[in-house]
Amino acid sequence: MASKLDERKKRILKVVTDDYISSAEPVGSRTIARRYDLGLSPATIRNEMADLEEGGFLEQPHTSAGRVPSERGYRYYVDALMAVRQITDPELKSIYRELENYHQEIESLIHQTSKILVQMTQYPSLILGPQVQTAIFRHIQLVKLSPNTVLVVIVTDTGYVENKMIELEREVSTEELDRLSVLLNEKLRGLSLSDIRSGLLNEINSQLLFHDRFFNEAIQLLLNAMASKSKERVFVDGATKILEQPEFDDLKKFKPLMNLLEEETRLYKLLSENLDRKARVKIGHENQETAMQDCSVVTASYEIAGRTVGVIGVLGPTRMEYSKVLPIVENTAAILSELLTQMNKRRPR
Amino acid sequence: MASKLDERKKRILKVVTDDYISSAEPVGSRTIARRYDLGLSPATIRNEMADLEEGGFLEQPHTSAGRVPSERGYRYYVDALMAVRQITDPELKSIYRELENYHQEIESLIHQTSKILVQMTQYPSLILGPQVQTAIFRHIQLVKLSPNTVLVVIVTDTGYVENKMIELEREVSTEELDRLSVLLNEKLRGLSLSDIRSGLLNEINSQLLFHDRFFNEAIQLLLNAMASKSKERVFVDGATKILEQPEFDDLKKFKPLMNLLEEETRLYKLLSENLDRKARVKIGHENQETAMQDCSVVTASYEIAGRTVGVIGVLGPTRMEYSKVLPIVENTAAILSELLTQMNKRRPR
DNA sequence: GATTAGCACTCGCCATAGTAGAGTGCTAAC
DNA sequence: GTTAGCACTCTACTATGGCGAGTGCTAATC
Repeated sequence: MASKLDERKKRILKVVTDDYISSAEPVGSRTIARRYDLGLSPATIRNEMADLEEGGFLEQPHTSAGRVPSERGYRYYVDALMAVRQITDPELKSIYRELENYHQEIESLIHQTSKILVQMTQYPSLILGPQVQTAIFRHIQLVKLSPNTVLVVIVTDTGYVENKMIELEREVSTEELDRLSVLLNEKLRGLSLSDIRSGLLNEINSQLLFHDRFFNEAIQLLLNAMASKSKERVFVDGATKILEQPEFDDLKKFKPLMNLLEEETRLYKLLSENLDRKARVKIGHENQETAMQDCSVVTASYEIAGRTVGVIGVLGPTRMEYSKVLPIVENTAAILSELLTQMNKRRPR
Repeated sequence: MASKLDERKKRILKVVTDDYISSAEPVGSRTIARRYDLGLSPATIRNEMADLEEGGFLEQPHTSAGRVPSERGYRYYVDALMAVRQITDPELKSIYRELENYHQEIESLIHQTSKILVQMTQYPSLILGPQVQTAIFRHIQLVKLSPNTVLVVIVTDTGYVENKMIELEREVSTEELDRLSVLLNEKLRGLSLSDIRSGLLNEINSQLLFHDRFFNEAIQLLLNAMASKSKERVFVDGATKILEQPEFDDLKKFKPLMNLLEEETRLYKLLSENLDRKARVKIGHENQETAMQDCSVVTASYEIAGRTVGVIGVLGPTRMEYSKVLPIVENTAAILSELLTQMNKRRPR
């Protein structure tokens, strides 16, 4: 069967999906005829549904149950059928207001964003924090804490402050540190951390090698410090909301998902796939992650001054309320981008 | 019935508890007679168990099931009966080795500690991070990022580095900042952050008031910054392990607990109660938290140079393997204390 | 007097069977 | 092309009855 659907089939697919999304029960021909005013009898609807099943848009859990959208059905629904419930202006303002209060601190801003997503969608939220590697270097400061301990503070344009303690073999003077600070600030200004990592620091390093063994050592440590991903964090909130979904009332279903939500590296992989896209819905097996094959994720990336730096998203069953969630995620990402960009502007280097 | 138990009753209570802890099944008189060599017939054991039930040490889930320890029974078991499985030297070394690699960074040290607890006990771990308020001020650095943005870096003896961005109304020169840095470092040296908060900064503030409006503003902001609890975090790991416990295979039981594990403020309360004690087992209703009344927590506090700064712990059903968990938690806390103290020593101010 | 064997009784667990309800596919009529 | 009617299918729910584990009590035994 062709995947071209006539108007009536589209309407039926839409109605079936809508109904299943709100009821979580397989929906039968009678229900549709009664509940929606299509001007069709159950029998006609039955025939259409049989066609839709053959086309792979609907499925039957078992012989004598109603129909349920297949992944293909959801995909079609999301791409072509659903009526996106646009977000209202007051809602938009309310998100803005709730986030605004936290805009001093990037980490609490992210935290608050995840709370808002959970509260508005009633699904767990996933957030990929601003990527350190693509962040742009703004400032470095070397602080002498004890004769041979140096605190390195690196500030990026994403507002993250990275701290590393470095222990040196010999004592170092404040003057030496200041000299090095000035030098590094000059050299590194405006570069992304991955640039720095991938070579530039090495270059500086070799320029200085003859100069002083201490510098050499310090820069080496600095390189290591920057290689660490400690700040590229994944934030999960509202994990328990998934328990409200009837598809996860069985522990067998729930457990692998819960395990996934505890493993940052897997979540990281999952989310970073979506870094390049504006907004995206991944349905069931469209997710690589096996634990998520009964789930969908709605994601949107957020930016700082036009540069994509992270992803926010929401996790739900494939039966997720796409039409409600999508605009929430998109708009929240937009507001987050705006606030982050403001933060960035307010502190030009 | 008196709570004084004769030797035989003690032995039976111990055996019943041991058996229930490992099997999660109510244990009957026959099982005990068969499985443990007490030289007693089932009938005798039955009589003794009836007495123990009357004394409140055992309970019957229903008329014709075996016995299960009551909370009072567990309490007695933990205090007087159980054979604590002492931790072996290789295990100790292995914990040490696994933590040692992370001892540069306090936050990753804590993270790794929580992972070790989960892995060794197979229960979720809870950690209350080093308390910022009791931490001792070591160093402050004011860094000029832009004409009117200042980055404040505060380093404490617990190794935490607290960063705050402060925006000022007027421009400020590097020299001014340096002067203020020096001044603050002198004044604040050796004080705890709560000391500083509770008055000393105000004092300094008023001393300087006439001096410069900028200082006034900066210090006010600093005070606010330090009031924030952002770093007093609670770390939870291995939450899903609780699902392995048969008592939580029902979602009704599991949900409130899972909710608790997502709420940092409630966990904070729960753990901070145990800050003053060396090691502690809280059984069932001994926990204030209602969601935990079928659970026990084993906690131990950890220290830096003799000063208690945080709590680590493990969460399980009341049927928890106390004899295994207790030494693990205690020893891990001890090793953590040692490493933190070392960190502290290596960086004297 | 403490211990134990014997026995009737209780109760949760589980498998089985039977039923109600929802929904289908097919056929024939409209 | 649409619809009414009907036989059929399958799940979910409920009731039933037996099984097994364990108890408490009584009477016999050490």
